[in-house]
Amino acid sequence: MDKLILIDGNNIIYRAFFAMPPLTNTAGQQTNAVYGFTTMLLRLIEEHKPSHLIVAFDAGKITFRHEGYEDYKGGRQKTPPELSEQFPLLKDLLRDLGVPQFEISGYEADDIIGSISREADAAGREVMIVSGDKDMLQLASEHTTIALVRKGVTEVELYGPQQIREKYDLTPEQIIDLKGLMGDASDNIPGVPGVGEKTALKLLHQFGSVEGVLAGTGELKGKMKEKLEEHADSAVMSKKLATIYREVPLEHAWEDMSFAGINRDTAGPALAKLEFKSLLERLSLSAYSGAAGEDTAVEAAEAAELDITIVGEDGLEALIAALPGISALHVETNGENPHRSEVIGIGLSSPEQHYYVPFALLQNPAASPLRDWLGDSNAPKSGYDLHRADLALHWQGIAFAGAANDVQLAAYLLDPTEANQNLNDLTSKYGLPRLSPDEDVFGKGAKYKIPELEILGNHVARKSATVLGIVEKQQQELQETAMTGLFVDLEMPLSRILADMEKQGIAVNKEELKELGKEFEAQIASLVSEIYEICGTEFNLNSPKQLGEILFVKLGLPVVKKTKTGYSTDAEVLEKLAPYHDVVRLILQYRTIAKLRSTYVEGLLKEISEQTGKVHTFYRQTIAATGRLSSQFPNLQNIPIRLEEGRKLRKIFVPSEPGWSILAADYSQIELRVLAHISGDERMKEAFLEDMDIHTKTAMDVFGVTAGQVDSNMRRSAKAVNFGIVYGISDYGLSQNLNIPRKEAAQFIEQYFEVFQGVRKYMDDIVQDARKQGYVTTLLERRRYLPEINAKNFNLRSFAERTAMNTPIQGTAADIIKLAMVHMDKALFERGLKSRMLLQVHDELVFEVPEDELELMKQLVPEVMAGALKLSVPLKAEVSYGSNWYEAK
DNA sequence: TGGTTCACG
DNA sequence: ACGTACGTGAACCAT
Repeated sequence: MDKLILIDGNNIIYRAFFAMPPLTNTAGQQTNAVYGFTTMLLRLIEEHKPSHLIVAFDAGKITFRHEGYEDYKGGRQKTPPELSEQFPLLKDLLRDLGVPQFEISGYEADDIIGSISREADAAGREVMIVSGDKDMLQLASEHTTIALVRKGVTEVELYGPQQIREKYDLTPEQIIDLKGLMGDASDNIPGVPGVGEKTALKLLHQFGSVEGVLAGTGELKGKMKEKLEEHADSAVMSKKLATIYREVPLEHAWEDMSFAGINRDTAGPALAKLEFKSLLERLSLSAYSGAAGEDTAVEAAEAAELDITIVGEDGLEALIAALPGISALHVETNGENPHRSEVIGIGLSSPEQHYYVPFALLQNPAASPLRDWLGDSNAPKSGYDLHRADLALHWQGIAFAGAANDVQLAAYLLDPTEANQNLNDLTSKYGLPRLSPDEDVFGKGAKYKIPELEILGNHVARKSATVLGIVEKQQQELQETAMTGLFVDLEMPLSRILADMEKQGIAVNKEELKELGKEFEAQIASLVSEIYEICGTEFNLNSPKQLGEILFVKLGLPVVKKTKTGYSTDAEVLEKLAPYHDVVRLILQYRTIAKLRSTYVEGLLKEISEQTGKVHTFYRQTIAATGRLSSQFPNLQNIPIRLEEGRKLRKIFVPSEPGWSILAADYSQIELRVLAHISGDERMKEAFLEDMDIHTKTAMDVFGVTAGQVDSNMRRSAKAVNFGIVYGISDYGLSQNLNIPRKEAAQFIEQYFEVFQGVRKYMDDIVQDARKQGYVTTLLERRRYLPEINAKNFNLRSFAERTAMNTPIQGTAADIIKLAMVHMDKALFERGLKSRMLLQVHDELVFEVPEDELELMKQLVPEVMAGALKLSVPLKAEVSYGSNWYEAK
């Protein structure tokens, strides 16, 4: 079956430009629009496998349309040079991909598309038109679907005549009338002033067309009638402007559009030249990535010259002699969870020589000097993800110490939002020889296989060599961005502390956990049978799709919210439905208990170590864009606390030695204290200086009442506003949270800012700063770039603005607790205490403490936490303890 | 693999 | 008019 895809080139590259962060290749050429365009194009090709395909571009500045109306598109801003530079890149790339492109002098892309689609319609061919321009909807027909691009270029909505009818109750032809009445600011089509989409639709439903409306003004009255009569000419002309011209002369178009798939011979080098690695991988053309331009070819040659020794028993002595010169290593492990992975081997690098030591050899008695070196804190080492290496070695009985420079950690500080800063990504960033991707060397998923020694050894030794190459450049960059202190004094020491906490783990009462599991099981069984009974049918309660079918079709409950794929059935929706039907409460209860069982009971049981009987989480130090930690395998940062049913789970976390206690200390209102400090708002500072309840104080000031007059509702609202402030407030968000009209929320916010003017100034200033500098920082100079702060797209820009407000707050709070952890570790060591730090939960630290240290620790922990960083308001930490984590509340 | 839901700060 | 609160990870379903 023939299938034709027509792409509105100008429109899509425009959208891609504003939607994508400003990527540049190593030559400094911005390539983001080309990249966005290409990802979308490849997706379309993969999904739809078109037999014919073109990208249409506007040609020439003056189109025939100007003859009628010289202001046509006059309102449009000039194309930024960063975008116009990318047109030739895109056109070259399309040529090399083998994608036909049309450009006809005097016509715009939509005219070309309209004309081709007219012919295709006549021939009954399947057509899909891809554009972000709603005007295109006028081309929809039985065989022609419009794919309207949304959300930058990541999503499309498909429109045929049917969907247009559902959405607007109009025919495709009437889309032109719609435009004629409402106009279009971006194309400078005037329409009728005062008529927007709502009014235009109403008129069209009544009269059918622009002409019909103008003829029927007699039936209307008031302002609307005047407006329409006054601007009748404008409406007619606007309709003409909005009409896509469908008579562009085209010859042999069908043959010219035929598309047999990507031309793999020319696509590889072209994508490599643009440095689109992920696209090369997507097309399985990775082989080209190393052979790009001349530069990388030279570097590849250099890489081949590396002096690599694969160490055998007979080579150990030479290696051991060389150890003093070795400063970089790479510990190759398998698996994601470092507590459960095996060490495969180690790469070691000095500037002159590179070694690979298979793990079996490392365990050889003769390798003991090498093991001593690995565990020697006075032998400084650089590496990638040393924290992970430390854990993997630890469980094999090999001590690791002396981590001096973790290039993954440094890369994270230099750009915490850059996902997947794997070693190979860093090679391209720093212009080093590329490594073979791990997936090529080891295979992926079920095909994972350790390759033969020669290949493995070379690969791993190249990794340590790469580390060596990266270190120096990163040190420079850290200096330039004022983050050396953060790296050397905070993040590097912390990574060792985290490893200690993770190795220690937290003890779990397995029997009690199983008991809890049984209780949940029983509750679930009874809920499930009751629910099936009421619904009169059995179905999979865990499937939102099946549940939606039951609730909204079978029981006919009102649809509150939809998701991309169907009905939404989240807790917020179910709460709203609860009054309509008794079963909804039961479903909510089922959800709660089922979550506790599967995630917390079953999930935790699976994570209990056979060796230690404890759970050993893995903190990731390079994930959260704000500087927070995250926790995995299992996640111990989201153990239930808010609802009593779930909170009980905390009883299973117990001290690992008899007679000890669990001690927990958490910061009180750390984020708002940080905000008080960085904004310098006097009123807010006063609240903390006098150690008042901040939400009550906020309510007093915002509502202008005394402490005694603040009721629970006022305090609740004030609390929500305070949260909103921390998140980068919007009236919409607050209205959702408080379940109040948006106007009221906006009023709250305005009143808040009247009172806390320092906070308002901070919010304004930080967004300005972000615009100017392109990034925001925390108190400790942790940095986050916000490339979308200047985006044209409202959503992207708003998101960046909220992030600009939130990140310095959340990030500084993260800095502070990290500092506290470093200080606490030191205090425990210096005082020779047996107490151990076990967990961090963003604003809380959890310890296990022997009886005879309890009194001391109750003093010491909050003192150290409060003293971690001196702010203009006091920091406060509250401590509690008990025989398990539940009791420590 | 992506979407939905829900646990935490 | 636009359509969201900030930051995470895990389980489960559907494809």
